[in-house]
Amino acid sequence: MLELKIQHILTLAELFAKGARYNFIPITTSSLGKSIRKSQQAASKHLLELEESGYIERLRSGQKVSVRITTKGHAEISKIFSILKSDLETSPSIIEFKGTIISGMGEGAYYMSLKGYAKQFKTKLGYIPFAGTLNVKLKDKEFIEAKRTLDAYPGIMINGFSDGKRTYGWVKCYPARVNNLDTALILLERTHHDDSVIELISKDNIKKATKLSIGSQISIRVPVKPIQ
Amino acid sequence: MLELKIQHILTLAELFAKGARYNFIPITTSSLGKSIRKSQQAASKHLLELEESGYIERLRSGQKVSVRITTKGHAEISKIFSILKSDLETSPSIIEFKGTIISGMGEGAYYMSLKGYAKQFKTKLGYIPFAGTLNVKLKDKEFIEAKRTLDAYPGIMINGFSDGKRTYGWVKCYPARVNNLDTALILLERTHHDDSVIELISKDNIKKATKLSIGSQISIRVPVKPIQ
DNA sequence: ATTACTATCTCACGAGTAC
DNA sequence: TGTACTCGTGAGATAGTAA
Repeated sequence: MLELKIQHILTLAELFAKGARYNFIPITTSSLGKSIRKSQQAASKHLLELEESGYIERLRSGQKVSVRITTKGHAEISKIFSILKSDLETSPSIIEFKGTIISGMGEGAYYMSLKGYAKQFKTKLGYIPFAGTLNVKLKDKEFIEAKRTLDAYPGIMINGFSDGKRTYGWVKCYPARVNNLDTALILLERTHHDDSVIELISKDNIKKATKLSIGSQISIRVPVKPIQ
Repeated sequence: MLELKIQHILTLAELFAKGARYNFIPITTSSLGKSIRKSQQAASKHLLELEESGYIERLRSGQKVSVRITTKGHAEISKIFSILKSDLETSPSIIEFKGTIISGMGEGAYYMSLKGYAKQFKTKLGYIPFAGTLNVKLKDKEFIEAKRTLDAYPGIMINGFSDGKRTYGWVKCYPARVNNLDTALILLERTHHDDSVIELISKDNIKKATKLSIGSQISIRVPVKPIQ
């Protein structure tokens, strides 16, 4: 089958824009060349080739030439367009992390239960997290990179506070799914973990609810808003 | 400005489809090559160039390489896509005829008033046409071609009939706009006009309603349903 | 002014292959 | 298995120009 050449896409699209689908539109190769940012000669060749392939028809009345897109031409560019469309639209807006559950340091439970955090969790997340965080060692450096990417997105901000003795840093929360459980991936202003570890909180005990244990492989899916 | 090369469109779209917008996706140049129907070498070059232009990032862990689309890459393909989209969508689904009003042969009035036609006009068009058709001499052969195109579309069919003495052919009607007046372009099974003349009917006297007269330039716009 | 030919150049692609 | 180099070929672009 004679496929539409990739370099003809913009030319055919330009003809569409000029209304050439249902009417013969008068056009010169030099004006078309400008529109597609190519030379007059290139435009001329495009028209010749599109005509040869049966994607357009041309009609000349002396000097001026009119162009119309055929049904075949319409079908062909629609095909390309729908391929692009489905490629772009099926792209999930999810950042995924994969890693292994490791034992927590026990510190998570302590911090989560502090009133300065708990009150904010209740109002901003809608629940007070189970006492204890789930620590996940990321599997690969692509996920460490993904963590940086996620950090650039706005999350639910839990502000830091002071209890008079010491100060506690902020916590940024990103609603996430682990298996079918709603959780939140948290990024901490201060942490003793290295870059390759992330922490999760949830209303319930994540390990129990998901039947996962230390050493289990885990996949965490964080939905993000596509830009624009 | 570094523009996305046209031949990289499908490659970038393919990466999108694989979910490389928000995550580093492991990919081999040979599998990518197959997906875009090019060689492994071509795929490799595409990735190198896309990376060089800042449309993708790559991350290697020993053997395997992961790819992610950058914000810039996303913006660029979105731009191309929206150009195509607007080109296709702004394309009007209208067939336009331009010509000059000529004097009718007086026959139109006679035929339109025949009961065999009038009854059908009333039920199928919703009105009995003004007695008399408006004849338009098409300006250029592109419009004669457009007439053939229109003929391929289904119109409102007024069937032929016989009054015992003679038979009358069918009439195909296409709702059309002349200035701001609702009219119908009619194609006749039998006509004494040549190809370059079309006829219009309307509820009212078209010449009066549009303040046009013999010799006036006229533009007739017939909406058609886009294929699919 | 047009369109489109010929010549020329660039560069996209694939074959072969190093690593 | 991988990626990506070099190199040869030819498609696609522009310049110049004829009609």
